[in-house]
Amino acid sequence: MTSGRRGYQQACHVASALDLLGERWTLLIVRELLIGPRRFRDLVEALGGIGTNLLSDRLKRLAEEGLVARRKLPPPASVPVYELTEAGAALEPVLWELVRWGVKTGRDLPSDASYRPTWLVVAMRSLFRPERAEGLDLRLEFRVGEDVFHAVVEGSALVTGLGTIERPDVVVTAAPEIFRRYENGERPEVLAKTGKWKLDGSKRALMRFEKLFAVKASL
Amino acid sequence: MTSGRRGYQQACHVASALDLLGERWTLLIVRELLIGPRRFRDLVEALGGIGTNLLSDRLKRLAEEGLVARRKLPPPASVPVYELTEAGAALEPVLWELVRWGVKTGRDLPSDASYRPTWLVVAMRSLFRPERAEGLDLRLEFRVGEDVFHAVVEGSALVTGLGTIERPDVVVTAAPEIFRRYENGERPEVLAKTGKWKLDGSKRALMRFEKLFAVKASL
DNA sequence: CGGAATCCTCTTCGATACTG
DNA sequence: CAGTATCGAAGAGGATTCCG
Repeated sequence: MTSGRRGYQQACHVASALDLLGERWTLLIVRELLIGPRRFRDLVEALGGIGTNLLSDRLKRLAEEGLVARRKLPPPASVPVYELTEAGAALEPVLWELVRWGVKTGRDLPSDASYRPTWLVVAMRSLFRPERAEGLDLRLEFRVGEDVFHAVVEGSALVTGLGTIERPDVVVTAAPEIFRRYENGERPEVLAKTGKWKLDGSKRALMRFEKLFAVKASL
Repeated sequence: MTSGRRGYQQACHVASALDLLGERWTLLIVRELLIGPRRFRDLVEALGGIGTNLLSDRLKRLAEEGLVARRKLPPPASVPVYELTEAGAALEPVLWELVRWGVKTGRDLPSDASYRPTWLVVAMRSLFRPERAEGLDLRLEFRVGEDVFHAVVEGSALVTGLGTIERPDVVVTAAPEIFRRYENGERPEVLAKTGKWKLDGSKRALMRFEKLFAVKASL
């Protein structure tokens, strides 16, 4: 079965990478794991109904290729989880560029589609501009519908996570459909008029937020 | 049949982009067109035996979505060609990151695979570091096997093309399999020992070349 | 009960033949 | 040359079964 895999057989890194990553679901599995280790069941739910056989196949392949590791959480949890290796996590820039392309070219997210807070974390990471963050510090909390996540800018690094954060400089509160419009590139001033988008923080902090996370016009 | 398309239905730019680009061959078609307009037949050959029905389907879809335009070359040529629109060309960073990921993580290109000079152009564009090119000028010619292409660095911009160039500062001459090893991240010093890799140019120009085009260690 | 293999149906792919 | 049509093969989706 070793040679039974379809491949492009081209001496090109694009084709070679796509041989591994180009199958359906694969990059979305990477997206989920970028936020942190996940259990098999969590992945099934997050991906919205991938067949368990496919997920099993994909994880096996990614593990073979060294992008994903299967690990057992230490006791007392002792449950198996999947997590990205360094090589797997190195794919993040690929996902960033997909997001940035979508925003830049104005491709609207479907309004009838499902959404997960972790995807918003990925989106914010994609839109972050480290080259503008030189020496700036900023602590952000996002409250989208029932979901809360945060981002911390330190120097030119960005750390993100689910849940609240201590002493935020900026708190973004938005309804999910409004946050989707933010991801579609609409300016905060416009969103504010809906009454379902609110930015709390000092003027200075709010300006930094706008500067550090690009939307359409500035990509 | 309008809704007969399989999609992820997720409010996430990664998933949304992949709905369009994630099918087999699609991103490789974009890769080909990044180098310039191509005829249908050229694409079939460059892609190494894609079914003409699939190529037809993909081009149709890409045209619908505004990433590709079908155009007729002005007389006397008067032949139809496909070319990227601005939105299509905006995908280039996605391909860059795929190449950089492959190099960075040391994924070797298959040695028995086909290769095309245009892929080498894409590779060099991917490895170019504009942030290190500040104010530098450099004219490069690459001779790989029978194929010749060039790159011109001006300011922090890079322009590439097939064929020779006037007054090159650096000429890289390599056998195809050695150039593949360069793409795999091997250092020029090592490649030089094979006798099938040669760099011509002033010491200053050669240093610039190494600085402006990253290989594994410095990505 | 979570994790993964199996089975069956449907869609997509790939190769070639065919038409304007 | 530029595609369209056709058809067997491979892959995807979904439900169910097996296993620890």
